[in-house]
Amino acid sequence: MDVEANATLLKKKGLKITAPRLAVLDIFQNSKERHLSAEDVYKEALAKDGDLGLATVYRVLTQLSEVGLLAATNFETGKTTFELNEGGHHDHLVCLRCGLVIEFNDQDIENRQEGIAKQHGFRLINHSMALYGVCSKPECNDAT
Amino acid sequence: MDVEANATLLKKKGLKITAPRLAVLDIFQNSKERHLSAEDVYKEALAKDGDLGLATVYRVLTQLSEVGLLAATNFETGKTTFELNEGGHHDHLVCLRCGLVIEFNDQDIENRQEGIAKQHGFRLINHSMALYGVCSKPECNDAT
DNA sequence: AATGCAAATAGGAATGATTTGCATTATTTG
DNA sequence: CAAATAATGCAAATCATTCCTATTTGCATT
Repeated sequence: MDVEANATLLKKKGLKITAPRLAVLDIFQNSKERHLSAEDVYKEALAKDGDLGLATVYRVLTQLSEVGLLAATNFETGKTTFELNEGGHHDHLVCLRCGLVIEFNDQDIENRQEGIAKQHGFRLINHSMALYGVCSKPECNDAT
Repeated sequence: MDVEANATLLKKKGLKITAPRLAVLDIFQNSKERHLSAEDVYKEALAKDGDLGLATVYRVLTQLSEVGLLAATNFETGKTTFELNEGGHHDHLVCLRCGLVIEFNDQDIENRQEGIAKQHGFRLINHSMALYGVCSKPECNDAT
């Protein structure tokens, strides 16, 4: 995914093509980590894509989420993280020891959620679900 | 639930019996609202139980959550809310228009969650799930 | 290629939520 | 009831995020 493609992507979403937006997209596409906080993106940007302001990072992340290029998630850390929103919706399974994040999507649960909303007369718009536990790695299972 | 009972409760949990802790428990037990933020509790406390510091409120809320007397939840508001942890676990259905919160508990979903954790070799510790939508009240369904 | 104007940016100050340091005070245990 | 220990209050600190405003940029048009 190169600059050209990202520019096209932005245009298609009705957003102007600006350096910060291209930089942010590029960072997500080339980062080792899939889930990045605003601070993470900011640091990456300073390191490789020249400079841009933290406030701009926040604005760009919000905009890209609004048009569906990114998805925002709130884990229990008190900071919002973002990820590329390619495949489609998914939820998260998080290891409380090492921070490993596994993504999953379970249609049964999604269906039940719709059912619950309907039962209560709600029109469901979105949801957040995160499962917290301890993964199978030995070092995450030491008695400390 | 009177002061005596709350004192016993605290003792059973290994916490010292202090005025702030009793005050916080009392506020949750007698509040009209079930979900309270630290700020909410602080204001209530100033109004009825004499004075205590906001920092203390935060400390007490954290402690009471740790011992299971309260449960913490993070909705999309940027502030943590707490509620009495009596019945057992439940999840939330939230109206994005009026803020109405409905609690529910769905055993099918809980079972699927366990299954998903197992599939990935996780030992599940807890989870958070919130469904966001629009409730059935007419004023929440105006086109604005 | 130059122009205009709305939209976007930088960056610092402001905000709101939560935490921390520390001197003081209260609780518990013997 | 006094010592040891933990809890509190207050103010200052921190952290994530948003706001403000002067300046710059994207881009449709000339």
